[in-house]
Amino acid sequence: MVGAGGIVEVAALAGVSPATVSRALRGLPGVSASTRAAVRVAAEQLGYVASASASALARGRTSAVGVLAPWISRWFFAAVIEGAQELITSHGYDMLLYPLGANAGPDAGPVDARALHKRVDGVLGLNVPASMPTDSLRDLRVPLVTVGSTVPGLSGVQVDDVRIGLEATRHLLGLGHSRIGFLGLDPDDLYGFTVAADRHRGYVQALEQAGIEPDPRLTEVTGWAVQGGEAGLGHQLELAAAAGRTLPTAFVAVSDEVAMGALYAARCRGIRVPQDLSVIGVDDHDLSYLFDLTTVSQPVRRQGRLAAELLLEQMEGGAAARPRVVQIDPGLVVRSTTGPPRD
Amino acid sequence: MVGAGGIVEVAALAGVSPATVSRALRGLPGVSASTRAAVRVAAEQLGYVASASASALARGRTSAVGVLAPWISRWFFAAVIEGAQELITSHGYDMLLYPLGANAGPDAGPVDARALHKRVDGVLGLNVPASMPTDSLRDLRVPLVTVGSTVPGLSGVQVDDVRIGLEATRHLLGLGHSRIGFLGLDPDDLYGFTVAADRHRGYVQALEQAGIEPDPRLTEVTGWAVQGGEAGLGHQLELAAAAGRTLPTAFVAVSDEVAMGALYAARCRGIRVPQDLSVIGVDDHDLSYLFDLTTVSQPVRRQGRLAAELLLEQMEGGAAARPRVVQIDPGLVVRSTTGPPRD
DNA sequence: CTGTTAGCGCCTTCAA
DNA sequence: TTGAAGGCGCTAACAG
Repeated sequence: MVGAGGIVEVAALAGVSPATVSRALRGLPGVSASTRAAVRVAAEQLGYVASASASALARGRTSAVGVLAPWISRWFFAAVIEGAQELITSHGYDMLLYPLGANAGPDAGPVDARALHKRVDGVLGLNVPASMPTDSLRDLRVPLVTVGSTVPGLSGVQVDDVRIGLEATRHLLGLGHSRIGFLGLDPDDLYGFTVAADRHRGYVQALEQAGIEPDPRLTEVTGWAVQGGEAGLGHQLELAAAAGRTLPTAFVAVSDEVAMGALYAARCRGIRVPQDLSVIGVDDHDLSYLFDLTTVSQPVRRQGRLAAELLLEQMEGGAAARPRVVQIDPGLVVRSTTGPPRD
Repeated sequence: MVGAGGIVEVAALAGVSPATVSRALRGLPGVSASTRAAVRVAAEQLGYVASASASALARGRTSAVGVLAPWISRWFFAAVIEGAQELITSHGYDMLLYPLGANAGPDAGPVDARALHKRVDGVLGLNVPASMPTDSLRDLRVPLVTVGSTVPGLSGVQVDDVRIGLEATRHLLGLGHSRIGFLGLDPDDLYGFTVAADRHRGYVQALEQAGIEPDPRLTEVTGWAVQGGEAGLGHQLELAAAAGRTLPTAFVAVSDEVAMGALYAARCRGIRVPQDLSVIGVDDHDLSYLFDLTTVSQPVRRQGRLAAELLLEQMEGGAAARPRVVQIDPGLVVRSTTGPPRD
């Protein structure tokens, strides 16, 4: 039916008061079975659904969660959101999408935490810049659960990015590589999150533990896009040529996308993988297997789901729910872009 | 500051009435410059932001738009959403994300149009099933703009999918192919949209126009995922082997993702592209160039932006805004997964 | 230009 | 188990 009517129409049709309609439809106790049934019939007949705004205003809760994400066309973020979605919606929350950083348009400032807390009951923050918390986190009066970055005292799903860098590099070391480059520093940490820097730190640690002095010239700033990986490898080739040395025998890429770009650049130049060059990525992107890409995996959709769980816990558990940080272990998916070095 | 106060606190601090605060902050005319400034100062000092729920209730508009999408981790949808996002948010609308179909969870029914119209001022429908309009579109009392499918009488951004299939097939015909397969029928049109069927129709038309009898055995049901393309090509190989004939010399894939899967399957079996097999996709996916994939492009982000424009037009133009359908022309991006047939 | 007066539609006491 | 009354925070119409 039309669905324009309000609670009073339903009440009239069912022959009860609006208060009873409200109780009946929300499944609150203290309504006789027969009354409840009558109300349901009336509501159904009128196509009645409570107005979210009115309900939110009266209850002081919005039944919505906000998702802060820097991009959504980057697979990682889309997959996390998708992972969170089912749980969020099945608990009756709507999902509001807020762009952050790059994707937010030219002059969009940092997210207005004050506006957010009146709009949503909780926030899922994907790679929220490390700088944001200090600025405006205290203004955010609703639970915030982070993914991909951590804020002390808050719930979050975390992978140890240092360890990711470590594992990736160790895999290459284990194959016998010793000249290993890193593709993926974030351009002046543009969005203020430290994922790239942490993975790089793991890379450095692994080398040092193996008694290898990290060579800063082998690290490229690429950002997160495919093109960055492509350009990064290109630049390394130029550097090597100019210095009269050879390319490193292996690269750790900060993400699968960057790795894909590097593989492309290598292929264009006739560099064989893994004979001449090994490349390992991070994420286990849906498309990575197409490249036979070896990668450090993180269960991305599960991170989204877990984050949703933590958020629901905070929103519904109230103060009783202590903040929890869930650590997710990275895995290693060995395919065939990595192998022993030729020399 | 804290940001918990309401409009009355601001009014008190500024020494005016709540109504004036409302007018001043929203930039309505009829407020003296000095008053407006004073109100702004007070609001800033208190960290005041109007409650969206209260405002929505009072005005009868929610300042939100809903986005209906079957997946978001499929690049096409994420890119459309991203394309729409900036315009939507810069006009002061929040974006609500509603999963549809596959992604909505096991038992999620069709979107409840009645619930939607009280929650949002407009809806962006990405590939809304052809069946949905009939069912519940009349209950949706707010403007709906479609992308990827059209509903008579509504605004929408459209690419001619028949033409896409036609162009893709013609490209292959032009190269001299005559045995051309199609990878990409939707499993029993699972989500009820006709994109795949339309592209297939274009494929059939192109063949017929070239005087070639389409062979139904060369069409595979793959769905939209990479894996579908991979399996589809595999199945074609089996069929060919069983029938003692050779594989078609070329395939049209319904999407770049499906094409990627097919390329992978070919590579695994040592089938050379494009010498032994040509493959053309659709979309011009961000990653397609990595595969040197020839594809029929559609400007995806621009479709999102256009859809946002149409929607804003409908929402803000009111009845004055006639529904418009914007046709987007597909392009052809020739890379190197297509070439002349060997025989 | 500004204040006062009523709601917007629902939910939540409190009383019956 | 149900109804009546009031208020959530803001905005719109009408006065002044």
